[in-house]
Order: sequence, then structure tokens, then C-alpha cells
Amino acid sequence: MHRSSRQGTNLQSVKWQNRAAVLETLWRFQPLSRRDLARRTDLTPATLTNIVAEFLDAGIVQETGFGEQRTGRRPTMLAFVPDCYFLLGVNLSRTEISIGLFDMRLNALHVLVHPIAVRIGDGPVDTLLHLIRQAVAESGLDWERIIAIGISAPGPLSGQEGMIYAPPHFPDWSYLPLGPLVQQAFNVPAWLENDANANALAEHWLGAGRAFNNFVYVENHSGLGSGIVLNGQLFTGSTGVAAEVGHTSIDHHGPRCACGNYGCVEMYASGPAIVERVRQAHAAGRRTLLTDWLGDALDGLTFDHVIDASHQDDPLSIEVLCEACRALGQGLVNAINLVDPEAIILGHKLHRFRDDCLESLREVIRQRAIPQAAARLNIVVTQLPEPAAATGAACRALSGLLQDPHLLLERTPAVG
Amino acid sequence: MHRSSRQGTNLQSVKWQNRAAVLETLWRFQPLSRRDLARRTDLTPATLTNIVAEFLDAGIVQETGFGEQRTGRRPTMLAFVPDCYFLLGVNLSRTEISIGLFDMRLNALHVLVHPIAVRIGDGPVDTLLHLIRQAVAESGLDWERIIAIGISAPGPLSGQEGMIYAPPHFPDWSYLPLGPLVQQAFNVPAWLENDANANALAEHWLGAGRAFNNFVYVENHSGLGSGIVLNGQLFTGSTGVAAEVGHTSIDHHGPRCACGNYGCVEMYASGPAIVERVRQAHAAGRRTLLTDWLGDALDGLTFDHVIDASHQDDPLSIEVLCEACRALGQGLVNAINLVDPEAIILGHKLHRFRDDCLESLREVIRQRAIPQAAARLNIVVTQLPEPAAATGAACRALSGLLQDPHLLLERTPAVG
DNA sequence: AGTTTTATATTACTATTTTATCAAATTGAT
DNA sequence: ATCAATTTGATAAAATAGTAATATAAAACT
Repeated sequence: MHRSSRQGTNLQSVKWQNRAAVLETLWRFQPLSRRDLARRTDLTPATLTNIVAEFLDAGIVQETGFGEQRTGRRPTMLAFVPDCYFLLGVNLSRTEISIGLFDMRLNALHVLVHPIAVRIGDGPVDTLLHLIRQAVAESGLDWERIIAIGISAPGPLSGQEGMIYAPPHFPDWSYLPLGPLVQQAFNVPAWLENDANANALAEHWLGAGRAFNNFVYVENHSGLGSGIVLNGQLFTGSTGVAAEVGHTSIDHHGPRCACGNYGCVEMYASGPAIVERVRQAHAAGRRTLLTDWLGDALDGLTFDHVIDASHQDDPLSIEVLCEACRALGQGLVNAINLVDPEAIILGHKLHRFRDDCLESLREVIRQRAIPQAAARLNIVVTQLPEPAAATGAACRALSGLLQDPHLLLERTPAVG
Repeated sequence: MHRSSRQGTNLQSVKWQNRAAVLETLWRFQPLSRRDLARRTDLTPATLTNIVAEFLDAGIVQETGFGEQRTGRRPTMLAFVPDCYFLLGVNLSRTEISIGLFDMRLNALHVLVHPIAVRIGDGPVDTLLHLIRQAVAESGLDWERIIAIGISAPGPLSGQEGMIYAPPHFPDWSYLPLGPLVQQAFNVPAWLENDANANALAEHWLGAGRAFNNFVYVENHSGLGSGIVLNGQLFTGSTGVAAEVGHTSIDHHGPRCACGNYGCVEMYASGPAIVERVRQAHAAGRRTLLTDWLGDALDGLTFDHVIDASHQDDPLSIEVLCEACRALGQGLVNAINLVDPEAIILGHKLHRFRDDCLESLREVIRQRAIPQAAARLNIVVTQLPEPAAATGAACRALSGLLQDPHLLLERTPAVG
């Protein structure tokens, strides 16, 4: 009601906050003993005996044996029961729909990939629901055991409303309340999230961000996406569009971007921008290995070709990618000076860049970011397992679950 | 110990969190009834009866009469006892030390201003302690009733350690643990904060930010300072230097800034930058009203002169200030696309800008920020009462107090 | 075998919020 | 005037969740 006032804490919220804290800690650092959990959450051992007993009763946590101990009684280690429930991760990309079934540890059990252009049934939602049903059927899992669904898609969208707004090039996905639609269709809680945000979250849970609670994630996949994690939580801003590093400007007199801004990082560092730079240089007479592969017209040149060529020591490709990295680095410098994160995580496709290209990104940050912020900054590369996109989506579902542990503990059977 | 793990909530923290929430809510929205407070904090009326009784007992809150009510029993309104305790706000600027004594509603009772260059005693700390003592003596207040001290200073500094690092041009203030020194000297809790951050907080408590929990504050006073408030809290980042809008770049090929970055907003929009632009234009033959005031050499031209001239419709001054506003606007666009705030608050000296200059800032934001973020964005001007700088510092002290209410409720008498 | 150390379980307890109920105060209709 | 309705605020018993103290278990070391 009064959003601007500060909320108090009642006993119920204490209970659920503590269960959420314990679950999250266990997930991220398992196996842990009760004692470990008590230390990490700042709760007492007695409280942890109680809370853990609830989790054991609910069958979501198990004792996995004994830990090492220099002296004294050996701790009983605890871990999630990986297959107590299963998570569905759905990623909508510009080219395909990927659906993954995951256990509670985010291990992929089954993956289904379908071209986004190929429709099944009446509309995009029908297609999606059909594919989800198909994926679950193929996996052989009982719907009863699927506890949450995460959906990631390129923006713009509203995670809170679960609504896709107006994705470029996909008019029939416009203004669809995808979250509620999926949730109602399967009677399973569902969350919709920006794809880069979902991946940022995945880095936090099981990738390069495990050690950090405050970081900026960027990926250069289809467009330049990014996400910010603050205090271990996705930071989405007041209207849900925060963290658009790709649409910060590094040159206010630069070319106009589709977003309305001028000189966006995306204009210099995204895949299409990189391809365009190579084409321009080639048209201006620069020689490149890429002509050996694609002919003199560079037919069908892609971002991947440029990355591949750079690994074959093609000077033009290396030069263009380094320049893109410097542009991205400059965008990150601005983000660092505003957000002062513990780490920068470089996501998909950046992980395939040559080291010397990434080094020029690091160099820009070292030289240009505020020294106090740059000094302790970690710049690391993604460590997400495949299928990365669906994992990110499933991770959003996991995050939703662990933040609302009654979804796990006080579960009423679902209806497929 | 394990900073990366999520903290649990114990019952003690519930108690103090709730008291903090109630105090903060009451401070910001007083007068409120117990019922109002219950609604706003999401606690039960019974709990509020109890908590308010504690505050009444401690003498920090009082009943101020009855509120209006359509029907039913009239609510008893509650408010802070303004003079139950007093706060000290100390601002160190590049030119002077201002010390203000404030009541709990941040009304200024007494203000003392002293040139920073004039020393009293051995060193800068001696001078400061002497001036604080003097200010309190002049105010006639008993040291016993001074409950907290806030100190604001230009960065770089560490609020957590209460340490000033290396302020440009003030070598003898370097690496002074000013917070602890002042706290020990007077046995009163003291907090050190970046001046722009303190002012951002003040806007949140009693200025243009009262209605917002997420905003970016910028001021163009001595340098281009800024602060970010997220979820009603000052956001300081992982090393404490977050929110440096002035040191984000709008042109990666721009001139080098002292901070190491290139093309910082500060290089285009700060007072010195504006003065320099006017000088350059004048040297290039542009006519300006300023020569009427300062002679043809523009001796002693200041930022204030330029602002004054703009109000006298001097075309050059207007042009330069508008250009500065566009540069600042571009920096804010980047901040908006990263942070997605509810509001931008324009602080000191910007409040003296001509409307058409600020309008060009607004225009840049409207045209360039991500539409979804820009649509609901409020761009407002500071509403801090004078003495603004000392008020900001006092506000930091107030914020520290209300976040740790046992400083108010379980107070042991101080020793001057 | 006995001591020390560490982990976990148990029990009784404490602090705080909460539920339920009641009293007080006001409006307005009858 | 009286009564019903409405809202605020007070009170006391109840519920809840975490906690301190203590006991027990299990291992290492001497």
C-alpha cells in the first residue's frame, strides 16, 4: 500500500527469511554441516537443527555422509536431494526455443530445441505450451514433480507482470503475459526474466559469480545484454529495465542507436557491429583470412566467423575484436564508477574471445576506472555449463523458489 | 565472516529492525497515528501500541493532538519531540568549515562558518575540534543533549572507516580517521560521509526525494558530485566509491580527467569547465556581458558569474550552461539506463540554473534514455533548506541514529 | 582408558509479535 | 436520545521462533 514506507518484520517473515537464507546458503556452498550453516547465516546451531529437520522431513535435503574434521565429532554433511523436484527452463532466443528439464542442482536431464519460426497450433503461445508438454513427455518425468518454470527472453519485458512488451522482429510475441499464461496452463509457478538477467543470476548460483554478491554481467550473444547483481539479488530498477550496459553511451556524438541514445556501446561492440566493421575494412581494401572461407564478397559473414578467424591469427579480425573490447571496456568503466561492483563477469561469446582481446578490455578498465574501485575488481569469464540459455531460465525459477521457500515446503500437488 | 552468505534474522534484530522502521516512517511522514504506522510498516496495531509506548517513555516521541477521521474514534497523532536531543552537522568544503546544530527535525538552531585555511591550534583536527566546541558553546546547548555527529567532506574517503583519504589540494587532511577521532573526542557517535552522498540522503529525508526510494542525485557545487539512493538507503558500492556520475565518460576520445578516465562528464559540466569554456569563447572573440562586470580580461571569473550573467540573458553564458546541461544530461542518461531510478534530483547550483538550461538537460534525457525508464522518471530540483551543506551532514547523523535506534533508546549519558 | 574437541540434539526459556477481545470516541440515522 | 456502525487504541493471553544451557555423540590425541 505505502510502498515508500519501510516495512517491519513480523514473526512469519522471520521464519521464511531464515529458511530462505539457509536454503540459499546450502545451495550455493553445499555440502555443509548444520554447524557450517549456523556460522554462515549467523543463526544458532539449535535453530539450524530445527530448520534442517524441516527440510529433511520435506525431503528436499539429505544427509550425505561425514565431513572432515581435525578433531572432535565429524560433521554430518547436508545437501539438496537433487531429484526431489524438477525445474523447467525455457529460453526464447531470436532463433529458437530451448526447453530444458533440470534437477534441483540444475543438472540438465533433457533438452528440447525448436526453431522459433516453426509454429505448432494457432499462435506463439500454443506452440510454446505444446513444446513444454512435449519436452516433459519426452523426459518421462511426472508433471507432479515439476515444481517451477523459468522463462527467459530478450527484452523489453516486465518480470513483475510476466509480460513481454515488444520484442524487435517478433510482433506476434508482443504484449503477451507469458508468465501468468504458462503458470495457469500448468498450475506451476512461473517467472519471466530478461535473458541476460537470468544468465547473470546463473553465474551467481553456479558460474563465475559464486564468490561475489555484487557484480556486473555482460554477454555479447544476440545483442549486448547485461545484468547487475547487488547484495546477491538481481537488480532490476524501479521499472524493471535497469542494467542496460549495452545502451549506455561512450560517445554522445556517436551514431544513433535504435534505443534512442547515441553512441551506445552496442553500436561498437555487438556482433552485428563487429561484422559491419569487418565488412567496412574489407571494402576499404584490408586483406583478411575471412575471404578464404567466404569468398571475396564475405557472403554470410557472422560474428562467429570473425571470432574463428581471430583464433587463426587473422590481423583484421583481431583488430576489430580488440577495438570492440575497448568500447565494451569503456562502457564497463562507466558502470564500475556508478555501481562499484566486486566483479565483472564476461558471458557468452566473450568467453570465446582471444586472450589478447579480453586483455585490451581489462587494460581499459585498469587505466580508466576509479582506482579505488578498480583495485579490488575481479574480471572473470563465464563458467556456465551447457545448455547455458535454458540453465539461466531454470536458475530464475530456482531463485524464485528459494526466495519463497513455502513453495517448496508447503506444496500442494500440481495438476498437469 | 562469510560475507558472501546470506544472513539470517534473529529475534533481537527483529526488535531493532521494527523500531528502526517505525522511527524512519514516523520521521518522514509525521504526524501519524499508531494505526497509520501499523499500516505503513505492516506490523499489527498491538505491536505499534507497544513500540510507541517505548518511544513515549524514552521521550523521543510525543502525542500532538487528534487527527481528522471521517467516522469513528479520532486518531491520536504522534510526532518526534523536536528538542529531545540535538544533532551536529559538520561540512568540510574546499573553502570553509560549516558547523550546524540541529534539532531532531533538522531545524537549524545555530550555525558557525569558518574559513578552512585559518587554523586554530596545531593541525586540522585541532581546528575542527575547537570549532565544534565553540559552536556548541555558542548555541548554549548542553553537550549531554547532543546525540550524534555527522561529518561530510569531499572525497575520496571511506565512510565505513570514517577515514579521509587524499583530498586534492588539502594534503594535511590526508589519511585522517576523522570519524573515530571526533567520536572519541566528544564521546558521541559520529559518521563521516561523502558530501554529495550526505546531500542525497538529505533530499530523501526532507528535500525533493521524500516521495522517492530510488533516485540519482547530482550537484554541481565544487566539482560534480552525486549520490544514489536505492531502496531508501544510500548506495555506496562494494568499496564505497559508487555513484560517481561526474566521472562517467560521455566521450571515450575526450580529454583526460584527473581521475584517469577520458571525457568525464565533469570535464564538460563542472563549474571550472564552464568557466573555461566561457574564457575560450571570449578569447575567440565572442562578446559577453561578463566583460562589463569583470573587464576585458575576465579577471576572477567564477561559475557564479556565469550563472548570474545567464539570468541577465547573456547569450554566451546561456549557451555554455545549456551545453553543460546537455553533457550532464548525457551522463544521467547512462546512469538512468543502468540504475533505472524513480527520479533525478538536481542539487546545489543546478537549482540556480535558468529554466531553459535545465530544459535542455531534460530534453536530452527524454530523447536518449530508454523510453520505459524515462516515461515515469521525475526530474526535480533540490528543496534543501539552508544551511544545506551542514544539513546534509546532520542528516547522515540522523540516518545513522534511526538505523540503530538503541543509540536513541538505550542512551548512556555522554561526556563532553 | 581418559581427555579434549567439535557437532548435534534436547529441553526449558525468553522475547517479541499476534490474536482476540474490549473500551473509547466519533458520526449519523432513527 | 438512542442505537448502530466505524475506527482507534489498550490489554492480556497465546503463539511463535529463536536461544541458552545442557546433554549426548563421535572422533582425535595422549
